[in-house]
Amino acid sequence: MSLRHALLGLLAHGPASGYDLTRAFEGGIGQYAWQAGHSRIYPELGKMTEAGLVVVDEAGPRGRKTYTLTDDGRTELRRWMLHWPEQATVRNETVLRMFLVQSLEPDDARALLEGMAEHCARERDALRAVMDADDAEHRPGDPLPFGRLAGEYGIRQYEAVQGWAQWSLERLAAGEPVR
Amino acid sequence: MSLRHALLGLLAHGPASGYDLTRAFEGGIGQYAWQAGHSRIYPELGKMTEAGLVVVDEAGPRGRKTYTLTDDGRTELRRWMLHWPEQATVRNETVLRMFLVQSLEPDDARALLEGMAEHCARERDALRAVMDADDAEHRPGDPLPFGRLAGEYGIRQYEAVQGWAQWSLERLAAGEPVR
DNA sequence: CCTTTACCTGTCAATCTGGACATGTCAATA
DNA sequence: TATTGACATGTCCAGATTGACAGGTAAAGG
Repeated sequence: MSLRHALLGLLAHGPASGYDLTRAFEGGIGQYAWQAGHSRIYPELGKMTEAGLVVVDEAGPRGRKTYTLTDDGRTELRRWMLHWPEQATVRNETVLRMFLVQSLEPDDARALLEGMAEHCARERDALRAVMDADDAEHRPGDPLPFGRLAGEYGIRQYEAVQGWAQWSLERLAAGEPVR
Repeated sequence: MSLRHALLGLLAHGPASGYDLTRAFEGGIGQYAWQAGHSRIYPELGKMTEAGLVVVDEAGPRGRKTYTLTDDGRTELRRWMLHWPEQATVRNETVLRMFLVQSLEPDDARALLEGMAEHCARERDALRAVMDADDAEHRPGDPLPFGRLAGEYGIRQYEAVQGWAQWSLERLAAGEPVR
């Protein structure tokens, strides 16, 4: 049910269409937090309208429908944000590979870990560059591809994984048990 | 299709039953990487048997079926581990909340971030304790609730999120724009 | 011996998801 | 004026996923 809350959260800082929201999921949120395509977003917006969490301003060119958060929607978003469950939904292919490194032969494990460390270093630098560019040319009012907080999280995330991969490589090199 | 690879990976270090695998998902892998219940695991093991990735040793008390990786299974696991796609599947409720902090009123945001920082500190300590206990009383041969590498990742993950939350709180306190 | 507690395997219905299919509009440029 | 590309909304289906339902076995303790 988190797609609903992702949409509520995105709508919290201003009205948007299904199309706008779809593009939002192509950015940071879809890369780090939650993925969704338009084929799931449109039906969900329909259900949310029925549930009274959002309303449609039926206006705009090309049949564009703009959705706005209702008070109920904002309340529900706040409720969800503030009480997190014991066991949160997690599904991450990269972390899954990290957990299964032990299933590889040492040479393969080394290759995988080295690849991961390099990949993280590259992505980290790229993200940093995007954020610095934003800082420079950003005019108040226009939307950021990355929120500041989200970007900072991304950077720390890459650094954590890179650090972990390097630590693991050292363990491997030292011949210590990987299990 | 990652459930399949998770199962292949878990089977890589020795034969196991559907029941064993179900319990494995209740541990670290289910908390940090990928979730699955027995109702999904049993059918998938069936399909994997059909596909020749695993074989069943139909033996054991209480109708227990033990699955063993075939050469094809090991090859497929290696292939999947070593070539990762551009865009990996990601779904993480906690990170989603992190991305949506900006949608809250400052007071609520502060409460959320403080809660997250505390939670991470607690979980980190608990995880460290579990790992130290394992180191102490672990006898070669019996399974670890946490692999060393996985545990280390968990700790670094908690530290990264905690650090991020604290950094965000400082920004918030300084009155800097959160967006 | 009896009862409880794991152990152990499955199915089913409802919902969620991702990719493909389908349709049409507006703006810019060649 | 024709065409392309971005804007914009939707449906459909196969497969994934979850939680509930269902049933049976061995071991251990009282």
